[in-house]
Amino acid sequence: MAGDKVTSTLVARRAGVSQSAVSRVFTPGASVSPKTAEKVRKVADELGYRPNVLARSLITGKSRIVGVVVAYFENQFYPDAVEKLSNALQREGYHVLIFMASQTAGNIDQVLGEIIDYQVDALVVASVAMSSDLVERCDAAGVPVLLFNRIQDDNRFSSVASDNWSGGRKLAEFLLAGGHQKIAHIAGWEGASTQRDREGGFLAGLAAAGAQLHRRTIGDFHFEIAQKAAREMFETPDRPDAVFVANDHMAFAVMDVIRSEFGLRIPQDVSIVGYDDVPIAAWSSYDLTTVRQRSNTMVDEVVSALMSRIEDPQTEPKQITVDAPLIVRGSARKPEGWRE
Amino acid sequence: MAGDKVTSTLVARRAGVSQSAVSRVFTPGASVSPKTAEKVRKVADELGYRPNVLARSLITGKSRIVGVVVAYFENQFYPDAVEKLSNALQREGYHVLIFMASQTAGNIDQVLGEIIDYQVDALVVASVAMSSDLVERCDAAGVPVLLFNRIQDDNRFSSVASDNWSGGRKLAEFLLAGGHQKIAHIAGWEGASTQRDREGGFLAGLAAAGAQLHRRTIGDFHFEIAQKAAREMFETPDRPDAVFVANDHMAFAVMDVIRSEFGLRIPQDVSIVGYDDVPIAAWSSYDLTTVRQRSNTMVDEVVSALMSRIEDPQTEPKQITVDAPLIVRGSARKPEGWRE
DNA sequence: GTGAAAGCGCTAACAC
DNA sequence: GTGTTAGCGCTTTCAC
Repeated sequence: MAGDKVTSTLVARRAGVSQSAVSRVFTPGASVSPKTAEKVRKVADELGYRPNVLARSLITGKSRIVGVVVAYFENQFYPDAVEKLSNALQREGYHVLIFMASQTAGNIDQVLGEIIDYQVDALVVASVAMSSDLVERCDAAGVPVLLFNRIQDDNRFSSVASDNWSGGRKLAEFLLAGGHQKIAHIAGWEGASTQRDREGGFLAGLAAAGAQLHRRTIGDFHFEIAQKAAREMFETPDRPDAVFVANDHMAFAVMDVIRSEFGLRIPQDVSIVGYDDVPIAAWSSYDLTTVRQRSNTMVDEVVSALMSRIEDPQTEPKQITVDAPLIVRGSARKPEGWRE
Repeated sequence: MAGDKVTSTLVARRAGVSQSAVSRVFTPGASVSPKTAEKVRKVADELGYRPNVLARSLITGKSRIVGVVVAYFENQFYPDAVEKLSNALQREGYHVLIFMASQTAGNIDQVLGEIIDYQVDALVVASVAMSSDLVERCDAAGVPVLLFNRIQDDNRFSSVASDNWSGGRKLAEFLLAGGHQKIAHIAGWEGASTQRDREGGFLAGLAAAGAQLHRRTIGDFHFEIAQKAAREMFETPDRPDAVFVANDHMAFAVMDVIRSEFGLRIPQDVSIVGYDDVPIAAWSSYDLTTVRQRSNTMVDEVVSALMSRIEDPQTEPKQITVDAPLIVRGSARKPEGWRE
């Protein structure tokens, strides 16, 4: 429409200055005289010129793109976190190149490779395991990797997670204080560090009071599998009086099954507690007692860790743990004398 | 670690071939002898060479990046759609650069500009209005724009939306057939074409039966505002016996308020219908009768429209409407003799 | 089929 | 403060 590609060369010619002058006008810290700047700006506006970020990146070696790998959006915790992360990064002048790892279970490495090919300045990996092969590639490419909501025994990457162990323990203590006798657990995917830690803390909490797990089934962090796990658990006569479900998303599935298929009341007949404190947990249909993953704080930590590693690649990766408070609502019987 | 940047030049030198040869090996349709290819591949693997996508884009003019603008992820419809879109695009060798438009209400244009600067091959705009200024910029830059779940009276962009008008009408007919007398509506954001069309169809459906709206409040598509809208609607003595809430997300808020704050039963005391059929609508706590936006189909349409416009920029933008079936569940009283 | 050369749009030294 | 020059890593004619 308005002719062909508008490049800095064209703007320079039209404004009667050099290409570098144009470049400097569009480079934050550069020194240009107000006069030149004005001339250039005028022509640029007329022509609708905007610097080509890709060309710039080729030189500077910085793309201002952060790659984000996330398994799925089914569990509200993730879209929520991604939204916050994206917003925070935008504020810093970065953008998010997203990669959904759900479908491509097998060849995560391949497509993760693709994302690195975009010369991303950093990679945030949420709840997905990275092969050590890939870690090496990132390392070689100088791309800092940050694990979000996961911990991996490899200090080559930073990580931000909540204190899952303590969270689990708080839940056990709360349930015990509430006088529950038959405490069960519906686990998530057992390969996840979050699962391991939450359950570890929970069991430690039980053990400290001389209690132990009544039953245990596996929900794999998925809604439908959690439904099955709940059915399996409640079909037997000796049903639990409290269940710690490894995340809120599964807890909703479990609550629905317990109420609609088994006709039990929550918390009168069974107490349910979850983990994450996603927005839905506060909805009155669930009113779920849970442990909060403070996603705002976690995202802030991610951004600051990212920024410092991008600015100074020498920065050592660090493992950050955010505290996880117990959020008491109505889905679990409260200890006697409990007050808000 | 493994020395410095691994470029095609380096690989070429090590393999004893020209840079062009290396390039050809990594270009799908190019002609290279198996011998050369093998030599190059070997060296490339050793060195961990991968073509720099940015440099390639600079030449080809194609970044294989699709920009996606989305207002917020609070309403599950969006993360769900983005996940599907991202997956579909990945399959086509594209990646998604995401931009959350929630926080930056005012300066959407500015940041949308930023996203264009990345030389995206196309732009998918979900539920966000575009200024005509921006449209022009995209047009000039040759970036095809596709509106997702919105319609705008400007045939310069393609759009994919569901048949909101018919969907609204179906809901009215269903409620009427169910014998409801006082039918109310809780609207979403009035600037949205989806709101306009859904309500338009709904009112037309009522009118066709000689009925009219009992009451109307506004929820703006947000959970909390919808709660207020519900309170406002049910505080008065003359409460409705059925409510069409403009989307599922708000419907959940409304149902919760009606049940927990007003002690009413659904559907015995009040029928509720929504719109979208997000996954949560099927959860037994809500079991919501709604109209399905067939997100899989919508995403397929988006991808095919995008691909054809990217491949041939001459392709005329087209407006696609996907049919929207009524999904009958338990949140609204059914017509007599109704069978699944 | 292959290499040499040109150049995508831009930034970064370097002189002036 | 500004222009000149070189070159980021790659693809693409164009001869051979």
